[in-house]
Amino acid sequence: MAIPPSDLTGAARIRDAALRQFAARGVAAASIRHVAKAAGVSPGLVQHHFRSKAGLRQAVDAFVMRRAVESFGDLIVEGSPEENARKLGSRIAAFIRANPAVFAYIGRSLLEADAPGRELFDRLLLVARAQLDRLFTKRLLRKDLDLEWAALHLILINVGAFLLAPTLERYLGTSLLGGTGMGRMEKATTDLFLKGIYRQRTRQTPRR
Amino acid sequence: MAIPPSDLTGAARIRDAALRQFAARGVAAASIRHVAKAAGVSPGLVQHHFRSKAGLRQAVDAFVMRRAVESFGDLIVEGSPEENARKLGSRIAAFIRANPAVFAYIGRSLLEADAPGRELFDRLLLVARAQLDRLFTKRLLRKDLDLEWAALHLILINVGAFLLAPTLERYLGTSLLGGTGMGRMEKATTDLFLKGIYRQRTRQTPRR
DNA sequence: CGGGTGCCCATACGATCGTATAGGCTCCGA
DNA sequence: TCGGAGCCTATACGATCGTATGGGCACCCG
Repeated sequence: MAIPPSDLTGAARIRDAALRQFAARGVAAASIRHVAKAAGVSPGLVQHHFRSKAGLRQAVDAFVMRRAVESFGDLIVEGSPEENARKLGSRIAAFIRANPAVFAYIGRSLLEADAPGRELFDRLLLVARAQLDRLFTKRLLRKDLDLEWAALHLILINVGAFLLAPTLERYLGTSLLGGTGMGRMEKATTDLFLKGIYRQRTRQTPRR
Repeated sequence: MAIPPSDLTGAARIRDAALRQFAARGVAAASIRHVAKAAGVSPGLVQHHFRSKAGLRQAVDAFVMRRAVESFGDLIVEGSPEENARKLGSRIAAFIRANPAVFAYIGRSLLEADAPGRELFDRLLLVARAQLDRLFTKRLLRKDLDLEWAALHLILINVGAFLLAPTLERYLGTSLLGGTGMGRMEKATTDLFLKGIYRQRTRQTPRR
């Protein structure tokens, strides 16, 4: 019912509203009527521009993927592990801050293990794997690291946090996106990938 | 349509079927009719035993919570960080192996940020936090560790993996529950919490 | 032997979903 | 000027949802 900003075309307003509704409720639970009301248009217009709900989702997926690749396509792989960890962490944090709805939608989309969700996951994972592979060839990562699972861990922690955002925020007492909340998550996650959670071992690495 | 094992009461069969359906499709998407068909009974019987869908979910939640507390209530906090990490990892892995549907349902329930989901999350987090607090007072964890986020990381990685299980399995090429798949996840996750993903620092940070 | 108490099923009702279809308004080029 | 194209709305249809209701069958206690 809110009067939408009119500097966007109807199709764009619908697409943005759909992104937010899909992210908040899940694709299945967000009806075309919900999206239309959020966009301030009639349900029929959604069909007119996107033919069907599947078509609407395709448009949202394309928009999301565009945002993702332009944000993570050019990561740097120089410097120490610490530098890289913090750069990667801050890049992710910046992306989330700039596109919270996009990020939340990615999580939702991964949940629905249908064809569009799988494709989005594949392309995201490709980005993560490429970055890890570059770091590995530069010998910045643990020699015994399971690269495939490391990529999954990266996605799980970051995406998972925003999948469970409403629940986490109630627990943490602050918004995940708020100034302190985001910085705290960024630091905790970076430290996890950098140092684990246990006390640093003192001298040599004990082979188990 | 599958003939159900008749050594369980109708109510128990319905409860088990609901657990699996909720975990697989999400609570909202799993209809009473789906549950009834999976349990091999009529939709009316679901109402008879549980009054409403909310009542059915309450029964499932109670069952899940019972399983969770009896599996994680008595964790040990002695020995080295390595020992503790491996014990915690193997305990989680064993639980997942024994109750995959229960674990998957936990993830789904956390997604729906309604009252039942929040309560389940609260009680799970309490278990994780208590364990981490005990480890911390024993000085087994990093002094600068963010305990609240560490608990979240534990839940995010393990629960997240099974939320995205269908997607991950397609990527990994093996079942998450299969012998090799589960062991590999267990090792990768334990190592992450123990060592992070980057190369161990030697005496100085290697330049480039 | 008779009546009640669980367990179970079948049917119906209103709401909401995705989708199809038809019509109205504005604006621009021949 | 006038007709078609693009944007938008309104209405209708079938499917499926959660839920309410009533009836049938087995078993048990008096």
